[in-house]
Amino acid sequence: MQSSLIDHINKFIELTDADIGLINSAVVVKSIKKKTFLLQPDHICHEIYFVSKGCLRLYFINKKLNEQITQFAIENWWITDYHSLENNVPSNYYIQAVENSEVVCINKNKLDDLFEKVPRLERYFRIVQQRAFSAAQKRIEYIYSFTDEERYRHFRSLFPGFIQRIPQYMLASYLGFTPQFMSKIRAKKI
Amino acid sequence: MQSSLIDHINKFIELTDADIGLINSAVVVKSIKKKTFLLQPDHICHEIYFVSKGCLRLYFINKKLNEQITQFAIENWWITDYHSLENNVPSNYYIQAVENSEVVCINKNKLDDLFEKVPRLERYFRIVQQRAFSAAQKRIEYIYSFTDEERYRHFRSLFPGFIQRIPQYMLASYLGFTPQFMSKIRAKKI
DNA sequence: CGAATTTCTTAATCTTGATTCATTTTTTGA
DNA sequence: TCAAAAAATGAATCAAGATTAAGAAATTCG
Repeated sequence: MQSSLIDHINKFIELTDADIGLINSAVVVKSIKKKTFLLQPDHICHEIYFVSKGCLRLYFINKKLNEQITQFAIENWWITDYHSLENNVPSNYYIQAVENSEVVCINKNKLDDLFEKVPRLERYFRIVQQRAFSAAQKRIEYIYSFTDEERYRHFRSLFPGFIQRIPQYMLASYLGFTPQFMSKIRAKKI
Repeated sequence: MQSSLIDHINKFIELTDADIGLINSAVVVKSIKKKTFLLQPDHICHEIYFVSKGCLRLYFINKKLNEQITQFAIENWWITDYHSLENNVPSNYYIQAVENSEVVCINKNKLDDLFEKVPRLERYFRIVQQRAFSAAQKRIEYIYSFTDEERYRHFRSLFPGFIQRIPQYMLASYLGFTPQFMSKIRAKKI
C-alpha cells in the first residue's frame, strides 16, 4: 500500500524503489484528532506537513485577540510556517487539525538529508513551491480586486464542497471579516 | 565579468564553468527604459525576469479602472506571472519598468531544457520559490494584522530606501489604498 | 526655458464592514 | 439525554478609508 505522499510525488517525478524507501524512512505518519495542535506560538517550527486525510488550519491571534486564519490545507496540500522553519525563529502561528486527520510529517533536517540522497526531490518541491506561490499571487489579486462580500461569493463558487466542511466563522476569519458580517451576507437572498 | 544572476545562483549552489556557459546561453539580458512593458494583458507570459538593475512592477487594472500593483521587484528579485506562465493562459497583468533597468530574461521552454542539463538548478529555484512563498505568507499576515495606515508605517520602516525610489501613488496602490489617503496620513506628524 | 504632463494635496461627503451586546440554534460529550 | 459549550444570528451605532472634485507642486522633455 503506497502512501498518498508517494502517489503525489510520483505525479511530478519518477521514484525508484530505493527512493521510496529513503522517503518513507524520513517521514512520520500521524493520525491526529480534531483540535490537535502541530505547532503553537513561541515554538520553532521544525517540520513540514503533508495532509493525506482531513484538514488543517494555520492561524495566529491578532491584536484584537481574534483568531486570524491565513491558510487551510486539505488532502494533498503541504502546510507549515516557512518563516519559522527557515530562519529557526519562534513562530507566531498555530497549526491545528480542523477535522480528524492524517498527516505526513517531515523534519526539516531529515528533509535536507533527503535532498542529498534523492536530488530529484528538489524538482518535486520546486514545482510544489511554485504552485504555492502562484496560489498566493492569485490570493493577493483577489484580496485587492473584490470587496469582502464578493470574495465570500467567489470563494463559495470555487469551493462549494469545502465550505461544508468547516464552521462558517473559520471561513469568515480566512476571508478577513467578522462572523456577524458573514451572517449578514448569508441572510441576503443569493 | 560575471553576471549578477550567476552571482546570485552561486550563493545557493555550486556551478561549474560548463553550467555557467549553459545558463548564459539560455538567457537574454535586456536594458530597458523606464515605462517599458515586458508583459501586457491578454498576452501569455512566456518568460521569467531577474532584475539585475533597476525596478519593475507587476500590476493589473481593477474593476474601478485603477492600477493595482501586486508586486515590485528590485535588484536580485525574480518577477513573472506564474499563473499565466504555468498554465499557458493569457495574463491579466502588466509588468513594467519603474526605472531604467537591466533584466535577465529566461524563456520558459529554455528554462525547462536548462533544468534537464543542469539539474542542480532545481535546487536553486526550489529555494527561491520557497523564499517567495514565505514572503507572500508574511505579506498576507500583514494585510490581516494591520490597518492601512499601520501597513504604510510598517513598510516605510522596513524599506526606507525603497520608498524614495518610487512615486507615492505606486506605494499607495501596492498597499491597497488611494493616493488621497496616503496624503492624509503623510500630512500627520510622524 | 517653458508648456505639458505627472504627481501630490485638501476637504466634504459617503460606504463597507467593525463593534457591541444580546439572543438563538446547533453540537458535543459525560 | 441533557447540560454545557460552540456556533450562528440580529440590530444599532461607529470608524476607516473611498469617492469626488478641485487645485497646487514637481517633473519631464522638446
